[in-house]
Amino acid sequence: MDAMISRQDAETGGFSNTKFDAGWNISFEADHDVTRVADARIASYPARSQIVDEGDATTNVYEVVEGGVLLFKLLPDGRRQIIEVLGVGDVFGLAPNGISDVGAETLTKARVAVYEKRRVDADAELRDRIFSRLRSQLCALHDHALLLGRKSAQERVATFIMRLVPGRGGHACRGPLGAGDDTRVDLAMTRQEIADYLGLTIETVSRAFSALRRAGTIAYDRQDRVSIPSVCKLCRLTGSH
Amino acid sequence: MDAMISRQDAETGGFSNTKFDAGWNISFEADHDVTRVADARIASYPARSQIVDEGDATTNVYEVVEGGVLLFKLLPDGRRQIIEVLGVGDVFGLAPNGISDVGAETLTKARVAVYEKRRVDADAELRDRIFSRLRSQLCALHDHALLLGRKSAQERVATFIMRLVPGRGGHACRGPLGAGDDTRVDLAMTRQEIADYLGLTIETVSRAFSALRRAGTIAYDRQDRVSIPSVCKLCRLTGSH
DNA sequence: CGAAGAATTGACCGCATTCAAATGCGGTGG
DNA sequence: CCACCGCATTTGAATGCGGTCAATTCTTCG
Repeated sequence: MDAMISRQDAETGGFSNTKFDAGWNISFEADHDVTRVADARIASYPARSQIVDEGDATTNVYEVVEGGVLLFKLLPDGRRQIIEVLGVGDVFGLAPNGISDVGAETLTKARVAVYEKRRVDADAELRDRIFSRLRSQLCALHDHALLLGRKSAQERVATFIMRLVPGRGGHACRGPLGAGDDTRVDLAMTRQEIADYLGLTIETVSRAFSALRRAGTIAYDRQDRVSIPSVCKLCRLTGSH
Repeated sequence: MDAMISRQDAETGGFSNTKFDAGWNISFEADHDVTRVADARIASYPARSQIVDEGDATTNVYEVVEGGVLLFKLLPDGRRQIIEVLGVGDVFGLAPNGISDVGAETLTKARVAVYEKRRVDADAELRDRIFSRLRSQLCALHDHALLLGRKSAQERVATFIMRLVPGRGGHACRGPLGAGDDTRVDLAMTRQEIADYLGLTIETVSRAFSALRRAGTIAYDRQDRVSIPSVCKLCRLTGSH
């Protein structure tokens, strides 16, 4: 019931999409491995549509089944910070007081499993899965706090791109691969979304991409399809290694 | 067995210490409400001592019983980001792969309950409490990402101080109190620690404090004992309201 | 009282933002 | 097929906030 790889491939062109760092990763492709609660309600959304608003009352727990979801917060004057980029398996809607502390909108066309609070309380296996995933997301948040607090614009953008490369850069990184170490990734986000995620302006993000391209560290025709001739060369610009 | 209020008072001088925003708060004072697992190992530490290093193998879960704990990450060149400031009841050590993704050191003299992984798995009540607290900490992390990504130095420092004022500024804020709206808080952290927490330099933090004092928004003799003549005036500088 | 560390203040610099203009790209209709 | 429009992105120039470097003051403690 979860598999829609072919449809997803049509959207991403088959590009891989995986986050890294302390071992975390997103995938916008539906996965087959996880057994989901059979009779959970599955909600479908088009790309860039609102799931919940910041401040909404919600005791539900949401699990991304297919596609990508952005969690964000707003300041009264309109400044926006994208808190987390969620992929398949990630969960949200766990604010402790029944009021969502973040807004959630889809990044791509997406499907989301909706669990009522009392169901989560009752189902030990579900709760364990949510708990486990939450721990991973916590690590991602930790990494991102380091990025937001201490990294330069160049480092932020390099880190962002590296997070999309599966299996590289984190603790389990395979290390330099020499020749043939060539990867292509699908950004899936606009420059504005990347800026809001990295705590920068759209112009700064654009300049960083241009600088990386000028230096030959990355290449792209379409601005959301990046190829990386040497992953390690990019990785050295993240500030983490 | 947990109560050591008098000792703690000796350290904080009876100043209150509570975080806010989306309803979260720290307290460095031991609490009486929570029933802890009776035979858990309790580790005691002096102030500013290492509990775990980033990268340490640990499957334990830690719960702060008394005092404050800082979680932080380092970059290879020495830049440090304090990820979270933990108070009584907060938990850490939940990295998903058995390798701690953050370092932890005590802020004050502290006591920490250490639960082995298999004990957490076995004890439903304990697990629920950890889970619940984790959700609160997640919200705090979300708020902090907004601060790090989008707030000015002034706003960061104002927000930081506001987080130490119990029951004010968050969703449940009582609103303006008019005259007599006077509060004193204990910072408990050095300027360097505050800087590492807020993603600033020590000089910028110092300047922000001085500016707030010059404007009459805060007052202090000792640099870690701040009094706030009008909480609402300070709150308006956080950017959140 | 003197020493060591923390905090403050000042002067200057650089990176990221702001403001503005140009370019590129996708879609629509002639 | 191509002209045109709307929107995202890129690029440029100038500004300013926060960082860096350095000197001074404050605090704590022996």
